[in-house]
Amino acid sequence: MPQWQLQCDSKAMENDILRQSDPEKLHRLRHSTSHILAMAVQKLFPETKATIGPAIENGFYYDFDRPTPFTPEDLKKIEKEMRGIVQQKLPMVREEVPRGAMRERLEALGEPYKLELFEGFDPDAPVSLYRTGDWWDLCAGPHVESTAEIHPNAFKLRSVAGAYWRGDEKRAQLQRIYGTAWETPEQLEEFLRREEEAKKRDHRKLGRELGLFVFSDLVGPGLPLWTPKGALLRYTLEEFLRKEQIKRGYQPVVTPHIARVDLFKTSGHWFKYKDDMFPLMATSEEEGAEEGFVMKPMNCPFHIQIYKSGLHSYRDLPIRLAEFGTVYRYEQSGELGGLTRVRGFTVDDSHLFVTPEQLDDEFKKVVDLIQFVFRSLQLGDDFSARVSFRDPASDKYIGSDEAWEKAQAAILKAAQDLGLKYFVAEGEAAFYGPKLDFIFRDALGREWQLGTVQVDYILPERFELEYVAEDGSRRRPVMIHRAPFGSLERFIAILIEHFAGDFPLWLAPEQVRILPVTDQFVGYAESVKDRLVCLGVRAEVDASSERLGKKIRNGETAKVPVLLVVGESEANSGTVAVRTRVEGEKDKGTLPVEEAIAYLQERLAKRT
RNA sequence: GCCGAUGUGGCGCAGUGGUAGCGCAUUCGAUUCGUAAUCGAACGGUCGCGAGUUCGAAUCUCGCCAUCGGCUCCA
Repeated sequence: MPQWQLQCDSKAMENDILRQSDPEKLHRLRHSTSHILAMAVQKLFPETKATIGPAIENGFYYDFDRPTPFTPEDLKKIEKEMRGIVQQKLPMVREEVPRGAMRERLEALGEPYKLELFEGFDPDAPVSLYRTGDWWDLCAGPHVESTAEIHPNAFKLRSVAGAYWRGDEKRAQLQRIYGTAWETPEQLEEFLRREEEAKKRDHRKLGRELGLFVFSDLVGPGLPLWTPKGALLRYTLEEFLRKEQIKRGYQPVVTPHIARVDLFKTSGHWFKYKDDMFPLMATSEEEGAEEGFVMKPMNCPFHIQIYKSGLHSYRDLPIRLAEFGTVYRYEQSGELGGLTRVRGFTVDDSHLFVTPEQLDDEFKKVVDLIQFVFRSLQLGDDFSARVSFRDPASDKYIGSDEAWEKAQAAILKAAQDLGLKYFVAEGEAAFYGPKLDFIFRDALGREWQLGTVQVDYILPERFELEYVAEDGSRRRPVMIHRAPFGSLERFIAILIEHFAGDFPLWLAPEQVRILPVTDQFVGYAESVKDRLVCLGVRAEVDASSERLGKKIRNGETAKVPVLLVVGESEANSGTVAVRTRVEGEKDKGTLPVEEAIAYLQERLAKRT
């Protein structure tokens, strides 16, 4: 289990050394450590301007402005300086300062960023600074009372990175130093150890080790190539969802990878999304002409065209068009990474066309499907549900205020009716509508959006969609966009890390490996394999001339869920010796082939 | 896109100015072995790419590409 999941386990929590500290106290400690960092930096590099330095999960950072970046060697020096400061056991003292006096002090200090922050404060609120020795920082606190509370061997500077002032890429780029801080050296050590553990389940590492996918410089960044094993995993997931969707009234469709740019002009994508799309394949030589084809960044306009190809009665609705549609988005180079952020990915997309009256019910059905999918994959409670609304202050959205209000209300109501544990995030909506998103964390603790459901009143408007109502009038349907996996790529990345490569039997590319003790028993092994393959089990025989110990080791490192050892006694009695990766039943002993098959089938049925 | 780091056979690594090395994997040979590594041999790299400095560059400089950690942005 990833570290953050371990921490969620109540039993593990009680004994968890990292959980023994009071969170509020740790937060204060980290914030104070960031002050010590800034103090050390300004002692060593006096020309450096300070900006902000908050506590964050597991540590802290501080952003600085200086002409040259920090080097890894600088970090070592700074860390040493920090230890020195901490060991002086300096009190960290709060001082409230009148606004006028504070402005003067900041001006005298020559800290333009601090001054800018100060000018943005509420004019009626008191302003405070924190003093540590001869150094001080504009800060609301709180802090530890003395640097003596910071253990000199319980913090560590970790990396330096560029960060924009106030998170705005148009403003100055600052140098951010990240650090981690704990109450005791033991906690620091444990944290670093767990981080090493977490790295072992990184899907990029496991993907290579298990041979699931590769990248090629010639193909291009962010364009994964699925190997036979990886593709098998993908197909299994697709097959699972396809079958479930058929049961739930979805209709498969297939649409092309490119379309006239006009399609995306009508949808609005071209105007709002152009920078994220691969460039136009122009069909006109004319300067500035916008004619030709583009790679699709989304599937919805295609499905809409299918809907529009006929006249629909209210009796036909909801219409649910589903496709594993591969889309291409020109993500900025620095944003790419593994399978979680790529430039070509496949959405388990569906667009539902419903009457306004059907919206609530249909929305709930979609969420039910998503929950079914997550449960089937043992993702249980690993996610959080995010209700994503638009940022009222931004103009990046299309559609009327009224349509937005309606859609947002519909989503909120559904989330409440379903009793989902959700949180509302303003500014996280798609540009065409609000969403209910399912957020997962990867092995390194980073958050990713997977499944999503979106209510859309805007595209039906832009494409002038209609259905014939009971009274014969033409009405406008509402659309629901939804994807339980989100994208196959990102979903599989999370799955790999969730299982640490130890997939449940039904998902494993190679489900069973049969290990003949010597090559005399290869024939018997093949006969067992044939029986399994006939039943649809993905089985292989290890016919190499290695010893059994090595074959087992190879099977284990390849994380094959079930190993069947066959030697003289098995061949004579029609049995197999079963070895699994399930904790507590590594060795299931020798079973008749029929019983081994029954065991496999049971696990397949239960998806374990 | 921006800041920083990194780039050596399929994979993991060593090599910091003097003609490129190890382990695993692969191939071949021997071995026929009972629950996490049998022995031996061979094959395999224009050291990411391109310029430059130098008598000489994996090693120094510059440019580009890719990857990683962040920022910004998003399934």
